[in-house]
Amino acid sequence: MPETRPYHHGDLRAALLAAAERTLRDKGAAALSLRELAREVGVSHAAPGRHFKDKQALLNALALAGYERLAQTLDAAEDPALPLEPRLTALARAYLGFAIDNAALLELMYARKHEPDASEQMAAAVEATVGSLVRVLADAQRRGEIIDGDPEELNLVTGAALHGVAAFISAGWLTPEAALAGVEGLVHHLLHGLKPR
Amino acid sequence: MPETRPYHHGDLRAALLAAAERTLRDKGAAALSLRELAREVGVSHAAPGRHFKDKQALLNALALAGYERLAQTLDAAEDPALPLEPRLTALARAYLGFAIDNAALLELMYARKHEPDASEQMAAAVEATVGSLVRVLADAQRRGEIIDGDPEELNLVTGAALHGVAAFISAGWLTPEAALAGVEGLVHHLLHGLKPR
DNA sequence: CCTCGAATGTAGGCGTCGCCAACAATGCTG
DNA sequence: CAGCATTGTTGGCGACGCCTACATTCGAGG
Repeated sequence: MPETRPYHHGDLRAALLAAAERTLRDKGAAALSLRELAREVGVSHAAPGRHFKDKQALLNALALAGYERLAQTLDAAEDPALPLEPRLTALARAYLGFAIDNAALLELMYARKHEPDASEQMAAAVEATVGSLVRVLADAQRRGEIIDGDPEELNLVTGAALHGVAAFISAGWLTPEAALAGVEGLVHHLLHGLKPR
Repeated sequence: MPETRPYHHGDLRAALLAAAERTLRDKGAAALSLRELAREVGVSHAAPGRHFKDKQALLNALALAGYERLAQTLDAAEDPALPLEPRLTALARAYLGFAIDNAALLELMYARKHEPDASEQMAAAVEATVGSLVRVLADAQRRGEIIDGDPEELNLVTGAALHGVAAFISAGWLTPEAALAGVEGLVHHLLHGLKPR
């Protein structure tokens, strides 16, 4: 059987996104081509244009999906019942895990190509992603487990340290194993500081 | 006068790198094209191939130059006479300044495309760049100004936090002004931790 | 149920890109 | 100054993103 497909694919948009995410994982962002995706899915080279106005639009959709998945992952990893340090450690471990398993995707999510419109959806997704960390720190602050400073500043230090490690992994300066092994130390140093006490 | 150039350019390699860095700053990495660079410099579209085996080779050279410039910048900003906190703050400010002024270049430097050969020169350049931070922390440790932990771990926390902030700027989540204004707080929190003391 | 516009997919073409091979001009070294 | 290696030119190949014109299918209003 010639495996003929009906003239209309059915859900080309989703199929393209799925194929794109697979390619992204297997061969990196540079290997992403609309024409190649179309071939993989079995449609003509111009078909993707019906669902994504241009390549950047597809990348944006990919990034958006990434944020949503990351937000879910982080949310699931965060247990409000835990004391601050293990709670934060779990969150950190989840973020680094995502960064390891989705290096190219994460890089794409951080590529500031979509500032012009800000796209709203994207902003909301980012917000939701950051939410887990914000919640953990806000709770801790409310409970007096951490100092009483500008929450923005605390979020920044913590988030920056986390993402910095993720970037180092992605850059190849740090093996995934080393990063995961160092999570506890990382969180500990963040909470207790580098100065002797 | 037709401004004729001798058949041989003289220093095409350097001219290409300079043009590339300009384009990188003005229009971003995506706008980098060997043919366009050749046009800007006034040579034929295949001439760059004599100096860079392929596009990636040019990007590598660009990244290498970036590391060297960054290392110099950091080294100049680091004054061993200062006490730890201001010394680290100055270093952080210098790094963020570089990240702000060379966002696209920094992104390129962190793109792990050149792992295969590791290129040696590149590794050395990275080493030199990280050197400033390592030195500051090692000195502080020797003087008893910070705790006595695995230096690698301390370098990681500090470097990650720094680079994380740089990434946030690059992603547009943080304005350069806000980042620079927050440097002191950042370093303070790193040194003193988030827990009350 | 039929019709007709909207949505979706196809075919082909344009300009650009990276890379390659063949050739020309130049510089350098013996 | 002869001959070879270096550097630049020309032209071409295949792939890409994007565009336009056209074909097929779907679905809503008569």
